Amino acid sequence: MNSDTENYARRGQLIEAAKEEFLEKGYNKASLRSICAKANMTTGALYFFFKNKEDLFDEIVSKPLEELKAILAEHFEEDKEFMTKITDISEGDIDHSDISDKIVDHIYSNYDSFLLLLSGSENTVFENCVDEFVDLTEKSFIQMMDESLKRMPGCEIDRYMSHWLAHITVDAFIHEIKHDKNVETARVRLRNIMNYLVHGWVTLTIVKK
Amino acid sequence: MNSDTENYARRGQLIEAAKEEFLEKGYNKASLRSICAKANMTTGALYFFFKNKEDLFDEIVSKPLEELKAILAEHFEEDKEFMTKITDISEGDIDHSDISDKIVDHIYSNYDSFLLLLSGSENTVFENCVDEFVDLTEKSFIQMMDESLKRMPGCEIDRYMSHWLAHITVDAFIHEIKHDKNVETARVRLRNIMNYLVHGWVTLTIVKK
Amino acid sequence: MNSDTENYARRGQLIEAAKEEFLEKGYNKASLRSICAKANMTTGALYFFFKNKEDLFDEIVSKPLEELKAILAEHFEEDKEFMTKITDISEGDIDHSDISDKIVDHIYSNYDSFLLLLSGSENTVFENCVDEFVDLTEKSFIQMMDESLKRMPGCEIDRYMSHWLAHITVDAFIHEIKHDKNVETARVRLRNIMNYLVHGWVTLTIVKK
Amino acid sequence: MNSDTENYARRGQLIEAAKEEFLEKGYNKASLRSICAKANMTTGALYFFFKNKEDLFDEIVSKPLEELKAILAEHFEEDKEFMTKITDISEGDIDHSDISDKIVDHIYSNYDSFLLLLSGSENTVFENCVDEFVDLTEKSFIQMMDESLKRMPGCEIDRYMSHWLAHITVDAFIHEIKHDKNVETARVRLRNIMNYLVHGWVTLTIVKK
DNA sequence: GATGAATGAGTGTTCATTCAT
DNA sequence: AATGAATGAACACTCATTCAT
Repeated sequence: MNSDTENYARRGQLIEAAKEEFLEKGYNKASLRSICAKANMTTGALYFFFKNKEDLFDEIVSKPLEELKAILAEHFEEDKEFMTKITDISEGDIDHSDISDKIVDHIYSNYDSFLLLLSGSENTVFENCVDEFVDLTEKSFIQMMDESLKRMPGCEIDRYMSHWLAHITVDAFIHEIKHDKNVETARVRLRNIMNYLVHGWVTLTIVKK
Repeated sequence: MNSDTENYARRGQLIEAAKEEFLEKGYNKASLRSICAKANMTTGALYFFFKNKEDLFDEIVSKPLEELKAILAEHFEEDKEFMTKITDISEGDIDHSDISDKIVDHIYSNYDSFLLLLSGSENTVFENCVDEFVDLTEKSFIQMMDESLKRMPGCEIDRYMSHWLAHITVDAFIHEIKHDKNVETARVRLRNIMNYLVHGWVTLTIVKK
Repeated sequence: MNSDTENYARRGQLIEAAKEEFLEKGYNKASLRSICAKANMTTGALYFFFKNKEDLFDEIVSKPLEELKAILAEHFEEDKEFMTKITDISEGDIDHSDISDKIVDHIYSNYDSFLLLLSGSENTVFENCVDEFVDLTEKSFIQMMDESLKRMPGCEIDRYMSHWLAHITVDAFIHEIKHDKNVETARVRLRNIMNYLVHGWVTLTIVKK
Repeated sequence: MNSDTENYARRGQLIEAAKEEFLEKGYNKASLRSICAKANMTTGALYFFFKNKEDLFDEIVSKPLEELKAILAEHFEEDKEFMTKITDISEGDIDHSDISDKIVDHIYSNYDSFLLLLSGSENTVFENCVDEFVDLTEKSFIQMMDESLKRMPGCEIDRYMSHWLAHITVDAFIHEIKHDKNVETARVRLRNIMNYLVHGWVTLTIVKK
């Protein structure tokens, strides 16, 4: 028990040191030597706790990332169900405040991890994680529109625009996290931005065939 | 003449090889040895043509970048003059098609250079070049609004939103270049997007004090 | 214990190899590759024990040098106190045998280090260490003469000559170390030389204004 | 004729540029590229005028050095003849002013060359040229004393001391050239120093068997 | 569990020299 | 007589990773 606790503590030191180093230098330029030194550990010790450099990075960013994915998946599922119940998209304007707040809260609860993911994950399996969110967002949108499009003959979705708007949507969160550390401010701003983007979804993505 | 052509060719080979390597791996991870090998040259030869790694990168991206800056500077100057002549912003809606096309054309004429600048310039003097364009764009916008704001007492500009919109504006071009190699398509799309963004400038950035 | 001894031994091998290489080629031309090869080590291993090339050099010469400085500082302090007690410089001729012996003993106890310092420290922080000793020596002399000069109106010190004599004094030790490995012989010779130099201090450095 | 003159001029430019570079960086660290650039020449051109790096260095220092050797050789020859004519060394005190002045004048007429020889000739065939002068000086002294020693039974020369004094003698010139650019001052100082050194020759080098 | 020593391939850069033209 | 392009080995230094202890 005692040694378990100790190990846990040492592992934690390593993770904290790694966060610091990765945030400062990015994945590529971060030095394991330097991380171990910061954590008052030898280089060899690191390899007891983690498989390699990427595994250490993974440890920091993986869980918060998966959780965010789960939050989104759940939301998209709800949206899907919602869409089957309504008959017209303009009828009940979708309120994004709820999901927007949830995302903001989660990101800001794992501030360092997401900053790392967004700015320092080059040469990592996570380097394209933003793209994944963009894809998820776009798919969700398209799925939501499909029902409505049935009632709009002669119209289709411009995939470039839907992709760009998904990109902008995700990017708004990234921009926020990079420019403001205060979660309250972030919430308000992102609600406004999400509302503005709704216009985009309607005016830019739905085009005549 | 013959040897001039040859020299020019070898230098060109080097630049082409460098483009390839830099695009593939980014500035940091690109290896001069690898570049020289691709260009069928020894490492020493590179240093006859270029001062160092950064100079080689510079050779690829610097000129197109400076030209783009010049195009923007000229445009912003025209905008400034234009604003002094009109009395109301809504009166003559600004047409962005012209500048948008110019930018697109220039970027697509130097496709690789801009791709490099945007994706692989970390640890280079160019690593913040996007920020520079965002700043330029925002300044230009604020300058354009200043006159109108005088006739809108009780209103001011939300600097976060103006910054974000400038960011989105610049990002739209970046997104385009990364997703589509066809200049014609790019022109059309960006005109549409620019028009959509005008709404943003008005609805998001002008707020009550 | 065993591994401690081994580690110590490997570090020692490196230092010995470095001494050899530095003595043979000087700091600049010495090759770390060559040093590591001599010590049956890879180049990377060196960087476990030492920060860089200069740190390795430092390890060899720094301690003996600092110790010599301390010996001199102590001696000069004693001289200073001594001078305040006597009334005439010719009255009690200063005996340099003691300090001369101390210096010789210290240098010969760290023979290689001083040889290195004197002949192979170009491009090192130590490259001007001889000048430092010359300055120290000259300052000490001038300080010693100041009291006597008060009783010799119309006289002053010729700074060029005092500097040259300080230079010769220091140089005598250097010359000795470079030409004779036997400490006993060195002691006797340097006593004689120091005595001869005393004449110089009196006849060359004190001049009429 | 014309092209000969041109070549001569280009060669001269190269030598001047080389002097500058060698003086600044020493032989080892001097870069032929840099020298050629200073002389507005291509690297290849240098190899038309000079065999290699050392040959270029040679060109700068060799002639003045040989001339100095000739001056000394002549002087030592005169001394030798002089010694055979006198019966006692104390009888006619040797006046060193003449030779000292000659040496000083020659050195100061080729200031840069000698500075180079003394400070920047490491890794050159000239790196030990000082030793040669010391040897010459010592030999000359011993030769001068031999006659006198015949009349001083039981006495011999202490070779260490004679060597050291020769070293000091030569070093006095070196010290002077490094510390003073004015030839007049140099002349006066070196006469004084030479006189002081005569004492050394007598008191330190002649010892009882 | 953890150490610390060691690896070995890798980095950008410099250099005197060569040689076809 | 001179160019300028090219060589290729050398340099100090860094790194993630390994492994006997």
